[in-house]
Amino acid sequence: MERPMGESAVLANNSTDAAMKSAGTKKSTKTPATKGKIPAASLSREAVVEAVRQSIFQGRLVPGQRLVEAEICEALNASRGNVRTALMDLEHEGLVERIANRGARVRIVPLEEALHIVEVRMAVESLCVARAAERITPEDRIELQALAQQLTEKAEQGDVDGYADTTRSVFETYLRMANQPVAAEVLAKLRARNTRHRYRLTYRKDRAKVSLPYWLEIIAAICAGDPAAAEAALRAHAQNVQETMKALAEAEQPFAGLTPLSG
Amino acid sequence: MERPMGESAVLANNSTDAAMKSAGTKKSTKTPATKGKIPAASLSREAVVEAVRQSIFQGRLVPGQRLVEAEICEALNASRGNVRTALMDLEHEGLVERIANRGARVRIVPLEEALHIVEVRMAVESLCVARAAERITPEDRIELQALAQQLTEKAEQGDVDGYADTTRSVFETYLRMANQPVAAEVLAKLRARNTRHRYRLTYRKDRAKVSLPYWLEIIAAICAGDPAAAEAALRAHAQNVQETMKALAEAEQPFAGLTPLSG
DNA sequence: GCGCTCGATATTGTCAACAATTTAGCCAAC
DNA sequence: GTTGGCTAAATTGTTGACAATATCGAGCGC
Repeated sequence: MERPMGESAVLANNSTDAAMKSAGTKKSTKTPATKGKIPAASLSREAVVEAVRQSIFQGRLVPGQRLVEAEICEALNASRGNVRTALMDLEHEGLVERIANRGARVRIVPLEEALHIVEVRMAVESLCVARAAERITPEDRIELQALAQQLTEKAEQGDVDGYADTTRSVFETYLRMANQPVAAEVLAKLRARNTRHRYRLTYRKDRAKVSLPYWLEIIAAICAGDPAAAEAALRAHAQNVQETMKALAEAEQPFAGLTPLSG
Repeated sequence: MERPMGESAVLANNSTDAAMKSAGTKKSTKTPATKGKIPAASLSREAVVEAVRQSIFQGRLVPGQRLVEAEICEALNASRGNVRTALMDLEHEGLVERIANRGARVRIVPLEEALHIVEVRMAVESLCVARAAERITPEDRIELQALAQQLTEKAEQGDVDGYADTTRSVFETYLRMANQPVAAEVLAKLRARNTRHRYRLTYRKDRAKVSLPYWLEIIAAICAGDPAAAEAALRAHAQNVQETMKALAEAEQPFAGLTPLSG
C-alpha cells in the first residue's frame, strides 16, 4: 500500500546471495528429494534472519520501513512461517519493532535511546577493560601493542575502513581477555541495536584523528595492567562519542528525512 | 521417555490458573463462537510464555528438565505453534536452552555464569545509582528515606518476604529515578536469568542482617546526591553478593541434586 | 560377547489453509 | 463539513497436517 511494488526487490537483489550462503551450510548433508515436488528449497528461518539483518545494516531497509510478511516471503522465496519467526527473532535483537496484529517495521532508534545505549555500553565495557587489565598476559600485551601500531598507521594513511576494522579488533581482543561472556553477549546486542547511529560516526574521514588518542590511552592502560586507568580512558572515549553523536544529530536535523550515510 | 508420564501435571496443576488470568484479558472483548466447533479456547503465546516462566521461577520446572512441546501443549491446553514460539521467546530471555532438532530444556545457569551476571549487573546498576544520585528530587528523597525506614523495620522483625519485597521497591525506585530505560531493560533480563541463584540468597533468614547496611549506604549516598559514593556502595554490595553466592554454592556442593530453596 | 547397521519411535521443523484483526474507503445522517 | 457506522481489503495470528531429524533397541555378522 505505502509503496505499491518493486521495493521487495530491494531486499531480494542483494540479499539472497548472502542468505543462500548461510543456508547452504544447512541443507548440504542430504538431498531432500521431497517426493518429486520441488518446493524451491526455501530459506530457513536463520537464513531469513540473516538476510533481513544484513539488509538493515547495509541500509537497504531504512528505519521505520514496514516489513510485510508476505512481501519478504516473495522477495526471499521463504515460507511465511519462517519469515514470521525470523521477525520475532529480530524483535528480540531490538532491530525490528512488532505491534500485535499490526505488523513489523524496522525499529527507529531515536537519538535519546542511542545515547542511553552508549551509556550502558560505557558501563559494561569499562568492566571489561578493567578485567582485561587485571588478567593481561605477555602474549596479549604484544597483540595489543601491535594493534595500537596498526591503528596509528591506518589513521595516518587516512584509511577509514581499515581503521574501523582495527578498532573492532581491539574491541574483540580486550573482550576476549576480559573473560566476561555475559558482558560480551550484552555488548553484542547493544552494538547491533545502534549500528546505524554508530556508522555515522565511524565512517567519517576525520573521526580517526579524534578517536585515536582515546584508543591508544585505553590500550596503554590495559597493557600497564592498570584497571582504574583503563576504565577512566574508556569512559573518556565514550563521553566523546556521546558528544559527537549529539553534535552530528543536531547538524543533520534540518535535513529531516535524508540520511547521508557517507558524510 | 526419561520420565514416562504424570510430570506434565506439574505444569498443569498450578499454572493454568495464573496463565488463564493473563489470557482472560485478551479474549474478553468478543466471543469467538468459531462456527460451533469449540477449540477449548487455547492459551495464546504470551500466556504460555508466562505460564512456563512462572513454573521455572517457582521451581516446578527444575534446571535441566526437558521441555517437550507436545507435553506442554497438553498440560496447558495450548496449540503446538504457540508453545513453540513461547519456548523461542524464553530462549531469548536466557531461561530456556534449545538445541536444533533436539528440543528445549530449562537452562542450567552454572555458578560461574551467575557470578558473571552479578558482575555485569554491578556495572550497569552502578551507572543507575550514580545517575539517580545526580537527578534526585525532594520527592524522591522522601520516598527513598521512607523505604530505608521500612527496610530497617522489616529486618528487625525478621520478615524475610517483606524485606525482599522492599529491596525490590528500592531497586525499582532508583531505576526509575535514573531515567535509563536501556539499562533497565538489560537489568531485567539479567535478573530473570539468575533468579534461581538469587533466590538462594534473598530468602535466607540471616540475609537481611548482612545486606541491610549495604542498602542503607546506597540509599544514603543517593539521597546525598553523591554519585561516586553511590557507585562505591553498590559495588561493595555486589561484591558481598558474589562472595556469599560462592560460599553458598560450596556449602551445597556435597548435597548435589538437592535444592533447599527455603534454607 | 561386541560392534554395527537398520528399522521403529519420539520429537522437532516446515508449510499452507483458515480465522481473527485492523485499516481504509464509502455512504448516510446530522 | 463533519461525524458515525458499515463493508471490503489487506495483514497478521493460529492451527493441524506433513516432512525431516535424532534417539533407541533389535537383529546380525564377526
